Amino acid sequence: MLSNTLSPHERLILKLESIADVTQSEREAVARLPIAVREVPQDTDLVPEGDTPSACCLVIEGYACRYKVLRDGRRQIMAFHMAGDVPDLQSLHLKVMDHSLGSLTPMVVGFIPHEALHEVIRSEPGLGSIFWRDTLIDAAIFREWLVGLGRRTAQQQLAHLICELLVKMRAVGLTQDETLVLPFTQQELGDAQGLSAVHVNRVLQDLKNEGLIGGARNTITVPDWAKLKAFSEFDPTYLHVRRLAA
Amino acid sequence: MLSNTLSPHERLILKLESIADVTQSEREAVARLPIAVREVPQDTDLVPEGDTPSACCLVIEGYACRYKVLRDGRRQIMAFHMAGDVPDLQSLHLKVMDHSLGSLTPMVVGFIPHEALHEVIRSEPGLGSIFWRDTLIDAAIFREWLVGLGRRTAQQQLAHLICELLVKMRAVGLTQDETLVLPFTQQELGDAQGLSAVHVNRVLQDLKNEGLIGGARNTITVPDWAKLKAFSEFDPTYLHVRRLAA
DNA sequence: CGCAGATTTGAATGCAATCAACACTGGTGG
DNA sequence: CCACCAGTGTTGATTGCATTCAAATCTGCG
Repeated sequence: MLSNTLSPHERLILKLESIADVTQSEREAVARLPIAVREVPQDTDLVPEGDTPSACCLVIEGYACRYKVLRDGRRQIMAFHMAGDVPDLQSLHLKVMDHSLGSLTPMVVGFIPHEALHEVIRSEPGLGSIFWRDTLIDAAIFREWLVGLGRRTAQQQLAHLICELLVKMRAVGLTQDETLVLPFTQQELGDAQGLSAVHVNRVLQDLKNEGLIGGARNTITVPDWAKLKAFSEFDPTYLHVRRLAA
Repeated sequence: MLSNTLSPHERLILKLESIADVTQSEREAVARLPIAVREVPQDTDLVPEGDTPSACCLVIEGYACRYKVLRDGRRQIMAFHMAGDVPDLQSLHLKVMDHSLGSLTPMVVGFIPHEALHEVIRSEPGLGSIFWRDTLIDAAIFREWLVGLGRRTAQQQLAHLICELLVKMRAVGLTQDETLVLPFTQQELGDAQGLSAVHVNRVLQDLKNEGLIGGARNTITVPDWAKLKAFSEFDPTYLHVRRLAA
């Protein structure tokens, strides 16, 4: 599988290139970043709420999410993260974590000390802009999720999420065709969309019955991209990816 | 009224000081920023979705919101902004607006050219970090709203928003006591919380009956801050303000 | 095989939307 | 000055989407 052939640094560079132009010297500076690679089992916190981390966490393999739990135990997932993402980049300038970062699957992650990031940004200010841009895109995705949670039907919302994940995965080469492997349980999808697992299940069936999606198990296929896009009112502008496929 | 005695630059500096330490030379650099002041009537777009602005917009007086409208006309408000905020700071690094910025009240705003901002950040990198931090706090607020929309009851959600607004207003001196003037209609509150205006009305009455809030007209008072905080599970950490009152 | 976690299905409940009036408010023009 | 009017707020009745509870499959794995 192609994804495994990339080094941590290559993964990060590929991600950055998916959202911005990266100069040769910036690429080299990133390649020199110290990255401490670690394996992490499924369903464990990479960075818990309340923590004051001194390093940022690069996703190398597997999937992570950012979430909060309420007092009654209910959970809200605020973001999914895939290879190349640095989910807690915000900790560079927000000392204390106001949410948790956890693994959804077994993962390989790399920790990059804040110090090293500050330094590379000082020497390559353009990289600072790119990292800043990355956090701004995260924020844009939060906004889009707000629209979904607030105003879209569960069907549209779920379809919209599938569109988003597909575009993001394609942007960093995690999938080539119209197939995406959903590494999340229906419970996790529900926690992200403010729905119960039961309802997620029914909604997925609706979408399949409408021919909007196909696939079985944790694989989803998109037989008609234009149709799914139209149904969910998906407009990829908010992802601000550099080159959009289709 | 105290709020009117501050110049645009003073407003901006006050805001930045509410979220970070600002050095003397940074303060002076901000004070030299060119700001083109303009009055804007109620309910008009400051920056429409799809635009590619070349300046950022500083709120000097009045209230603004960021929003998207769906095809069927329903609207989702994603953020409220008050004096001192720069709601479209993200346009520094995201060329195209993926949402609209509009006035909720008559406003006085100031436009600061991107060029000038880039320049001041180049000469005072610490300011770059503060502006970056500001956008990160915006993102943290989006995340908190996601929790509200996804997992909180309408009552908790509305109470939580009141807590948030109160803390933000106090941080920049827009209110001293436990009273806040809500410059929004119930329809607008609903658009922010994913609720219908009718339901917002009933929920507000619930909160009043429970003694969680008081006030009439568009004024809301908080008779018992601790009680409201507990009810809405409000934890101000996510606002990352420098010094919290109470 | 047996088990735990995940998915699926059904039935009942409940929260919030919608629809429809009506009351209140502030501003405008006759 | 007052009547009118549009926008906002309030109330009631009905509908519907999604939750909850419960139980029955299905799946992968030790």
